[in-house]
Amino acid sequence: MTTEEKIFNAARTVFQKKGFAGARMQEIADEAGINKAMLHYCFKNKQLLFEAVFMNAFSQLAPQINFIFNSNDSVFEKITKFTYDYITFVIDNPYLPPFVIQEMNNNPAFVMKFLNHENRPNPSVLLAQIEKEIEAGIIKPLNPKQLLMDIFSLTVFPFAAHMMIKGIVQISDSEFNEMMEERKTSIATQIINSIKK
Amino acid sequence: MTTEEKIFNAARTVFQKKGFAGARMQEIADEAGINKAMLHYCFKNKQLLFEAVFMNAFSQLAPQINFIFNSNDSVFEKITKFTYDYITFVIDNPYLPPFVIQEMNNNPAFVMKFLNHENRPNPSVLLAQIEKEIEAGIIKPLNPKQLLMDIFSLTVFPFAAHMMIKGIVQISDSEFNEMMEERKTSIATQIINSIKK
DNA sequence: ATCTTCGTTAACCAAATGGTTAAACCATAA
DNA sequence: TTATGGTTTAACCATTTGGTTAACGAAGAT
Repeated sequence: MTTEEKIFNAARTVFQKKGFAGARMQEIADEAGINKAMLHYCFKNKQLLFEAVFMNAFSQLAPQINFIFNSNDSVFEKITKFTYDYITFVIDNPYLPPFVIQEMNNNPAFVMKFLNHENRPNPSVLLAQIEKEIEAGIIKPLNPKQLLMDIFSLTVFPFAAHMMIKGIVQISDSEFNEMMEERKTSIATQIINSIKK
Repeated sequence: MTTEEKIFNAARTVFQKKGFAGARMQEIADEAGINKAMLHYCFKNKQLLFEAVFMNAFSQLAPQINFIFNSNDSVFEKITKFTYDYITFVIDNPYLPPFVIQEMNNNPAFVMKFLNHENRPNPSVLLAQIEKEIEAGIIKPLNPKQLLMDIFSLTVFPFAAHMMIKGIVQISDSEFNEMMEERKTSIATQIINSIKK
């Protein structure tokens, strides 16, 4: 593993645990097991190091989002595959959703920066497809964007608000993981059931 | 408005915009229009000032959560009232969900602190009620905690991930608000539809 | 062999930041 | 009038923090 990779991994760990403002360059250096000056040698400054980590995190999430948007499946199939694949992925990377959501909320200027990014998810194809299937009588009349919001909400929220849910609903880590396993399939069933004509 | 109130309001504004780590005592003082020393005179230190703000924020959210948990309504009525009341409240306080979720994720030790708090939401009543209505054949067999998660997800997530959704789904503030207005009633209909026998 | 470049470090620096202090201010009661 | 108590401020302080500098060493290049 190159030094740059060591730094990047350490930065990812620290940023995802503490956020941009809470992260300390020294802590990242310690985590990477190198001198603090190396951070600046490799990544110039805190902002650029953070952007590298954030963009990478978002780039990991984006493909799964774009998959649902742009394949040739039916809407029902897309929902089924997306929820399954997304939850599977996020179980292995549970820190990603809170991190991305937090920093996007805290850094509105930052949001703009990657709306032009190549990996930017673009839902227009799926939204049009939903409207078509509504007209075809496959799906009940509804606002396609609301459906999109429902899919994201049911899929991502438990991970985004992990600590809050653990605190309120009082579930252990193992029970949480069991529930997420169940949601891999149950969410799609539930959504499709409620929108099919 | 007393000085303490001025400080508290300013602290709420700054903490909710920047989070604990990103907030600066000087910025809070400026926002309150008073000298920085007053912060420490009134609230001792940053941590205590933050805890005051956080507890207040959570105390505002908790009653609505507890309402659904402990009233005498049927599960369907509870869901209907909760989603409507909660979204209504959060439209007027859209900064609360991201703030609470973010700080609970960042401060796991802090979570413990108010799990003993009097205002702590306790879902045991509702969870038992859901099980009873399942046995009574009113609700399809399901894991009550999953249902709770669905309700929270569909209600809170759009606010928690406001910026992310705005960026991905590409909606304006006014369209977002219109959609939230619609969700006040549509979420309950949808959930009830998918769980009623 | 020596020069150059890249990776790496210890030591250092200026600015920012949370927090303190001592004095001034001001209402009110003796 | 003046003593008294809480309130408020300007100035200050210690530490932390992001960032810089100069030197060092290894590996190729000349």
